[in-house]
Amino acid sequence: MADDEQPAGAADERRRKLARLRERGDVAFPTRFDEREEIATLHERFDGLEAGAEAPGAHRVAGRVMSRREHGKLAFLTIKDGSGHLQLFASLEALGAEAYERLLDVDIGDFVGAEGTVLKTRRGELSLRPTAWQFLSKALRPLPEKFHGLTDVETRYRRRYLDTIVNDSSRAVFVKRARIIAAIRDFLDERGFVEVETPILQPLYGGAMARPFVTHHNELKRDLYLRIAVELYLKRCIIGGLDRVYEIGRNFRNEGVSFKHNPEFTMLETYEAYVDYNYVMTMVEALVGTAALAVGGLTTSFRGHEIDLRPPWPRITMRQAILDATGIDIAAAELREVSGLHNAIKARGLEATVPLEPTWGMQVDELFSVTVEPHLIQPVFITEYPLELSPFAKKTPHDPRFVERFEGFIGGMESSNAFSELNDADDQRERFVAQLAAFAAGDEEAHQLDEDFLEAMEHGMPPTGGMGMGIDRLIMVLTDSASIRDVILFPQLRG
RNA sequence: GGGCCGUUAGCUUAGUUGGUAGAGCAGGGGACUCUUAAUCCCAAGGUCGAAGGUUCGAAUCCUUCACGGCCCA
Repeated sequence: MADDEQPAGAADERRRKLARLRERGDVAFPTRFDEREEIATLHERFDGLEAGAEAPGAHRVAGRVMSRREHGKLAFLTIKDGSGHLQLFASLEALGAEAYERLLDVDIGDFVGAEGTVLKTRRGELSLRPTAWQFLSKALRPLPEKFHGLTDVETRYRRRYLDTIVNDSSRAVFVKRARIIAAIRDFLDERGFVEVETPILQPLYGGAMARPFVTHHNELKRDLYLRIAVELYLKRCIIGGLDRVYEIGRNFRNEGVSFKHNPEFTMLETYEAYVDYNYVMTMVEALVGTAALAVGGLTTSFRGHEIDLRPPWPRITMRQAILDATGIDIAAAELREVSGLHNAIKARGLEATVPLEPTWGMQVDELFSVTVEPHLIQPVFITEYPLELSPFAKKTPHDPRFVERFEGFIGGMESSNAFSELNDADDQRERFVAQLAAFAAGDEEAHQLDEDFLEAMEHGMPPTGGMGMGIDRLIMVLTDSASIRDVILFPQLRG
């Protein structure tokens, strides 16, 4: 939306009013408004007033004018600050002719500060009756329509400030977002975790299967990657003797956008020495519960489902989940090769919905994604993933084709991912080599070999439980937001 | 990448088998001392997403493009 689409009339009128108030000697954009009380504070103190009653004493409030109802020698203006709405009960009698006339010149969207007494109208609306008021800031453009509000999805994302001015529920999501993240930090800090900050610009990207963004350092004359995960740096911290570390930060993945994907997103990763992935499962249950309690309760509504976050969550192996959904046992001897798996998929008529993949591990992942994942509405841990998809997880003792890994699912989305971290440097090197082969075979998301990381691990790494959690998706569930774009203030859009 | 739907005034929208755009809110002028989607009267506001095409005539039909949403990949 460009300036030239603004109707000349509306903007000109507001500029004329601005010129008029400056001619009167008003300061159009003063720097401060002292001794202001938050609107929510007045509600807390005075909502108990009887209709028609007035409280003694003067109060000062400030906010943006959201609506105006003129009534001759009386006018009602609703103003709004970050904490809530309040009606100004403006009367000619209390303000005097000059101040009253000036107040009627205020446009919706302008900021004003007012001083007066608190009262409740006969109709029961808490109000401030100004005895004086002042201009705080002029709005040169009109706000969206007051009744229907702003519903156009594109405008809500592109001009989020309008969305959060007009749609209280939208602003509430971002307040909740901040509370959730604060609760997560408190939870981890109390358990002895140290929050660390690791490079966003990385010479090698790693820790996840994804394509990176590439940028260039001019002085160093080299390309750098925006991180796709913080995994390998946090493990260096574990090797370095920081026994419990976490980082909450932005990751960047060069992939498409969808209701659950944004190219930059917020990820939590935690690493704790001397624990395995079973321990991490109980921590995830507690962590999600703490986050949920910060903004509501342990049961929450998401996409029309009642989600029960109370622990313990069921633990199901990936083998069992696929067996239950399709009757295919991926651990069966005849299905150990990708060709056997293809035959089993065809035999059950699933090839229309399950694309055939070139390798056994990728095929298992695809089969799971299509037949199981969308049905995982209630929280659940899926455990024991194919080795091929998990280059940083320890093999299970009973079957080296699988690893000690779990993913937590809520609302049909992956929301956490954790392993008993691989700490055998020779095994880790073999995994990297296998990834190089996959990359050479055309898998653009396959991992790079990180020699510096291997050298660190060769110095010795304790047994470690590591975990990653998509914070945006967790916030989606906890705020009943259908799209990741509803929990990211300025989401990526085309154009 | 594919399918479907959408784009009309600042915002929310109507628009018939094709006949040259109508409303509510916001904004302007006026009335009104308990309104809260205030009410009442008056006037104004549009390159109908863009570009081509068909037609005597296109918001409407066709093509391409842009942007968005939903679903699929």
